[in-house]
Amino acid sequence: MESIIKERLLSNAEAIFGSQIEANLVQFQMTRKDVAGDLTLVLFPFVKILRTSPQEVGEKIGAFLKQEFAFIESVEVVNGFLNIIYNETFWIDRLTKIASDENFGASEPNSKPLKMVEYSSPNTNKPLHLGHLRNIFLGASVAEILKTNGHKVIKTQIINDRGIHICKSMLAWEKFSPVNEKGERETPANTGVKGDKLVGKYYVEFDKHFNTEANQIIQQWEAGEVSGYPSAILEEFRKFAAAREGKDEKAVKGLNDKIKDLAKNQTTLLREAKDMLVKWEARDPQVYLLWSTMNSWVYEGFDATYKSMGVDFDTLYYESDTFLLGKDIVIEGLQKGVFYRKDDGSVWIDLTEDGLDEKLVLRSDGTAVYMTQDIGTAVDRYKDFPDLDGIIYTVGNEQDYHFKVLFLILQKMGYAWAENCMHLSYGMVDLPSGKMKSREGTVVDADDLMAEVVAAATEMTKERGHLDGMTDQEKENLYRQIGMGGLKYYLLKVDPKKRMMYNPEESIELNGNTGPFIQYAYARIQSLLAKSDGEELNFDASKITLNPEEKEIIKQLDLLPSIIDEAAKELSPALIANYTFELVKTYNSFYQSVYILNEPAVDAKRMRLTLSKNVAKVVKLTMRLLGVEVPSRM
RNA sequence: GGCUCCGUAGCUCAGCUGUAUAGAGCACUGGAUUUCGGCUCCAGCGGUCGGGGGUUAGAAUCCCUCCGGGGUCACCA
Repeated sequence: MESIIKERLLSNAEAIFGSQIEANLVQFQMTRKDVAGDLTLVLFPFVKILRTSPQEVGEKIGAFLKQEFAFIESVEVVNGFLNIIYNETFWIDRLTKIASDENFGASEPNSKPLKMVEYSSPNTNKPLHLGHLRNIFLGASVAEILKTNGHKVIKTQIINDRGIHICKSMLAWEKFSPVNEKGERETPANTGVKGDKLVGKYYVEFDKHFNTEANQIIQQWEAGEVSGYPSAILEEFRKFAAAREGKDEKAVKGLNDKIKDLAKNQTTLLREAKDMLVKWEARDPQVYLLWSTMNSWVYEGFDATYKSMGVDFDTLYYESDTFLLGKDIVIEGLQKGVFYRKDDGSVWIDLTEDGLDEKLVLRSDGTAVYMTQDIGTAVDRYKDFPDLDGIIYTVGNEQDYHFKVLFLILQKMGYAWAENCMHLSYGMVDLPSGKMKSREGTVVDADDLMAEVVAAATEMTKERGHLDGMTDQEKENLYRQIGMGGLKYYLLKVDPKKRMMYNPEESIELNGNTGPFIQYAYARIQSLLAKSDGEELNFDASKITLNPEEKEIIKQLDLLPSIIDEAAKELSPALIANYTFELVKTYNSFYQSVYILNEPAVDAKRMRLTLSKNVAKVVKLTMRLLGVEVPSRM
C-alpha cells in the first residue's frame, strides 16, 4: 500500500508541491498505537525543502490522497505527521483475502535460492548443554523461516569428531576405566549410561588427572627439581616465577596460569594424547577402532537428545571426512602464495594487511587445526551442492574472529561464493549465578533441562488444565508440548545477537510473554471453533462495523508477510516471537470485550469467528517457525 | 594492551535503516465474570535510555570521548 501511495505522490509531485521531489523524502511509518490512523507520512522532510509549515503541506498532501484513493477514509495532520485512515471496506477486504489464503504469510516454496543452515555442530567429547539448546533451536528455527520465506534449505551440522579433545576422552577411558568381571571396560551397554554422558565422564576424568600431573610438575619446579625438563621451558618458568614478586593477587594469578600452561605442556598425559592424534591421522588401526567405537556411543546419545528437542538434519558432515580436503587446500594455497611456511614446518596466513593477525592453518607436525577443517568443509559443501547460494553458520559469538578469518581465507583462495557465507552469531546464555563453567560444575545439561521443564509443565497442567477424556498418551504428549514449547519460546524470543539470561523459574512460567500463553490462546480458539458447530464463516460486509480491537487484529494479521521477510533477512526468530505475542495480546483483549458465539447479529458473529480462526492460523504458522507445537486443548 | 560486542523501569527484554507523551512481561497495588476455556482481561506504580560532548529542524537510535561489563587475540575447538 505504501509503495502505491508513494508512487502516486511522486508522479504528481509537480501538481502538489510545484516541483519534482526526491523519492527519499516520502517516508512512511506505522501510526503510533495511541493515535488514530493506519499509516503515517512524516512531513518534516517536505517542510525543509518547500519552506512551508507542516500543517500546510500536510493538508495539501492529505487532500490529494483523499481524492485520489477511494480506500482512504480520512486524513489528519498532527504535530508534523499526516495520519491516513483507511475505510472499513479496505480492512474487511484484507480480512477476506487473508482468510481465503491457506498459506497466508508463506512465499512460493523453492522460489528462492538454496541456503544451507548449519547448527549444533557439537564436539564428540561431551554431552549437549544449555548453550547448545539456544544454538540448535535458533538454527532449526532460522531454517524453517527461510523455507517458509521461499528458500530451498538444507539443514546440516559439522560433527567435530576428530581432534585432540576426543583423543583425551579415548586416552582417559583406556587408562582409567574400571574393568568388570568379564574383563570389559565401561560401555553404555554394560553401565546403562547414555553414550554421550559416558564419553563426557572420561573427558572430565582426563582433565582431573591432567591437572594433578601439571600441579606435581609445578611443585617440582618450585622445589628446584628440574632435571629432565627442557632448559628453555625452565627459563620461562623462572621468569614468570620471579615476576610474581611483590605483585597483587590478580597479577600473581595470571602468572601462575602461565606457569600452569608451561607445566601442562610437559605432562605425560598431554604428550600421549598428542601422540594418539598423530596416530589417528596416520590411521593407526587400534586407535581408529577405539575412536569409531567411542564416537558411535556419542552419536547414539546425541540422537536421543535431538529427538527430544524435535530437530533433525538433512545431511551431516564429519570433520574426519573433510579435514584432509582442508589440508589439500592449504597445500594448494601454499603454492598459490596465499599461505607461507615457517621454519618449523607450520603453515600460516598473514592477515595483518586486513587489520587482523597471522593465523595458523597447519601445525608443525602436519596435523590439521580447526581452521584447516573448516576450509575443507566449506569447499566440500559447495562441491556437494553446486547451486548452493550461501551457508549460514550458527555458532556462538566467541567465534566471531574465527569466522571473519575463515571467510577472508576463502576469499583469498579465490572462492567467489565466500561472500555469501554468513556467521549467525549469537550471545552466550548466562545463569542467574553467572556464567556456565564446566570446571565449576555449573553447566546445565540439555537432557536434564528438558526433563525438568516437561516435569514442571506436567505438574502445572495437571493442576489447571482441561484434560477430561484425554488418554494417558495424549496427556504425556501435551505435557511435552507445553514444556518444550515454553523452553523454545523462552530461548528464541530474545534477539539472537544478544547475550541472554536463563532463569529456570521464568522459563517454566505460563503467563506473560511465554510459549504456553500463546498456546493457551490457540487452544481457546480451537475450543471456540469446535463449539461454533460448523457455523458458516461468510458474512455480509455491508452489515459490519469494525470495533477498534477488530480492526487492530486485522492490521496485525496483515503484517505477517513483512514480518517473515524481515525475520528471514535478519535471521531472527525473535521478530516472529514478538509479533505473535503482540497479536495474541490483541486477540485476548478482543475476546474479553465482545461476544463471539453469543453475538446475536449473525454477520458480526461470523466475522468474529473468521477473525478468531485466522488468528489461530497465524499463531500455528508462526509457532511452527519457532519449532513450537500448538495443542488444541490444554 | 589491540580488536570487538554490549549498557533502556527493581528484574528479564522490545524499540536502535533518526521523528509525535520511550514500550512490554515479571514483580508490586487495585479492579473485572448470571458470557463463548480466568494459563484471561482492565488500571495504577515505576525510566535524567551508563556519563559527557557533537551532527540534525528532530537522537535511546548516527559520530567522538570517558566509565562499567562480556568476548577474543592458542601449534584448543
